[in-house]
Amino acid sequence: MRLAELSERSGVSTATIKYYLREGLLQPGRRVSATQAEYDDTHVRRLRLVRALIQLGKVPVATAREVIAAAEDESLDHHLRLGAATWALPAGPEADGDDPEVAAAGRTVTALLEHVGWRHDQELGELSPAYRTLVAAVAALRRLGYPCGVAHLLPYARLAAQLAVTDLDLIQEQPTEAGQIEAAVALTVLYEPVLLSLRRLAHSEESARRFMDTDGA
Amino acid sequence: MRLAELSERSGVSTATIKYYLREGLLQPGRRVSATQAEYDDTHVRRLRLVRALIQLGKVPVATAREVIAAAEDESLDHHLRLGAATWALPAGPEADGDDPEVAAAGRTVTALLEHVGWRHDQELGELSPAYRTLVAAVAALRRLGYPCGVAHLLPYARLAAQLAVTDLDLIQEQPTEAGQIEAAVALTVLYEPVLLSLRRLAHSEESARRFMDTDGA
DNA sequence: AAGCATGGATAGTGCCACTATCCGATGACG
DNA sequence: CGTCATCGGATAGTGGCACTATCCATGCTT
Repeated sequence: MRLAELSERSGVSTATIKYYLREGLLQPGRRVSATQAEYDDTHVRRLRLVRALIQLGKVPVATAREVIAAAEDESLDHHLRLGAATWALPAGPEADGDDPEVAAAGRTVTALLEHVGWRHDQELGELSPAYRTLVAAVAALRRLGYPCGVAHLLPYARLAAQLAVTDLDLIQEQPTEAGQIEAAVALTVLYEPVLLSLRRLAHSEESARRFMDTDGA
Repeated sequence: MRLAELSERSGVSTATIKYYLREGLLQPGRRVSATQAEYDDTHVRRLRLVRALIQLGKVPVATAREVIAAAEDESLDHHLRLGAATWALPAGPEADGDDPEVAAAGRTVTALLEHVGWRHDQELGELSPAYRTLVAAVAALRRLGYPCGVAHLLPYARLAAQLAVTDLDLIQEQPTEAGQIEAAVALTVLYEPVLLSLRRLAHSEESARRFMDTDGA
C-alpha cells in the first residue's frame, strides 16, 4: 500500500507518518521506484504500537526510538531486549546525590530490594531508571513527611512481583521471539495506565465505602 | 520570611515561585506593606507538594491548580475532596465513542467493575477520567492483538483493591481533615511512580529468573 | 500528453513550563 | 536624610516537543 492508504488504515495523518519515518520510529517502506515506497501490515502494526506508546504511555518520541531500536537489536540477548522497555521510564529529574534525604531513600530502597530478594541492589541495578525514579519518589514522600519505609513499600513490592509473574506469562505466550519482545514493550507500557486507572477507581470505591452511606444510592 | 528565603528553603527559584503565585498553585503571602509579603512554613510545604506533583507526578500546572482548588474547597464533602486527585488523571486523548473497539473495551470494563463489585459503572463512573483512560488502554491493547478480557484484568483489579485499603489506612492516619485531603492527593500521585518503578524492577527480576542462568553471577 | 498523487525536505505552529528583564516602591543603613 | 540594594509585580521571551503546513521534483495513471 501507499502512504495515503497506510495513513487511512492506521488513523495517523500522512504528515505524522513522514515525521515518524524521519525520526526512525517507523521502518522505511520497500522502495518501488526512486520516488515511491510500498508499505504493508507490519507498518500498520508498528504505527499502532508507536501511537499507543506515545499517546497512552506518554513515552517521548526520542525514547520510543531507543526502545524500538533496542528491541530490534539482534546482538543483544533475550533478557536484555525484554528489558528494553524498562530502561525507557519517564526518568524523573535526576535526584542529586548530595541531598541527605535522597541518600536515606536510597538506603531504604536497597533494604527493600534485599528484603524481597531481588538482585537489583547491585552495580547494574543502581543505574536503572526505575531504581532512580523509585529513590526520588521515596525521597519526595519523606520530605513531605509521609512515612515511606520498607514496611510501607513492602506490600507494593509484593504486588508488583505478582504482576510480573502474570505479565511474563502473557509475554511467553507469544510464539516468536520478536513477538515476545514487542509484547514486553507493549504490555509493560500499556498496562501502566490500566494499573493506575484501576488503583484510582479502587481508591474511589474504598473511599466511598468508608465515608459515604453504606448503600450506593 | 521573604521570597528570597522561601526560594532558598524550598529549592525553587524566585522566578518559578512568582509563576506559581500567578497561576494560583501557591497561596499569596501575608501582605506586610504595599510591595512586600511575608511567607511561612505552609508556603514551603505547599511548594514541595507542588514540585512533587509536577515533577514526579507529571501533573500539568493547570491540573495541579484544579486539584489544589478542589482540595481547599470547603463546600465539598469529604469523600469528594478526597477524590480530587483522582479526577486529575493525565486524561488520555478522548477515545471516540464511534470506534467499535472502544465500545467493546467499555463493555469489558463495565463487566470487570461489576465483577469486583465496584459502583463505578453507574452514571457518575462513566465520566471519571480514570474510567475513560482505562477503556482507552484496553482498546489499544486489543487493537494490538493482546488479550485483555475480564480474566486478564481481574488480577490487576484485585491488587488495586488491596492497595486502596492500605492507602486509605495511611490517609486516615492523618489527624486533621485538611491533612487527610493533602495526604490523599500526595499519596495518590506520588505512589504512582513508586508502583510503576517496582513493577518494572519486578519485571526485570522475573525475566532474569526465567531467561538467565539461575545464579545471579 | 495531462494531471494529480507521492515522498522528501524545510520551515513553521501551538503548547507548556518556566525564565529574564524591567519597573516603581520600599526598607535598611550610615 | 540620602543612597542603594531588595522586594514584588508585570510582561515578554526561551527552549523543548510533537507535530503540521508548504513546497517541489518526480513519475504513475489514464
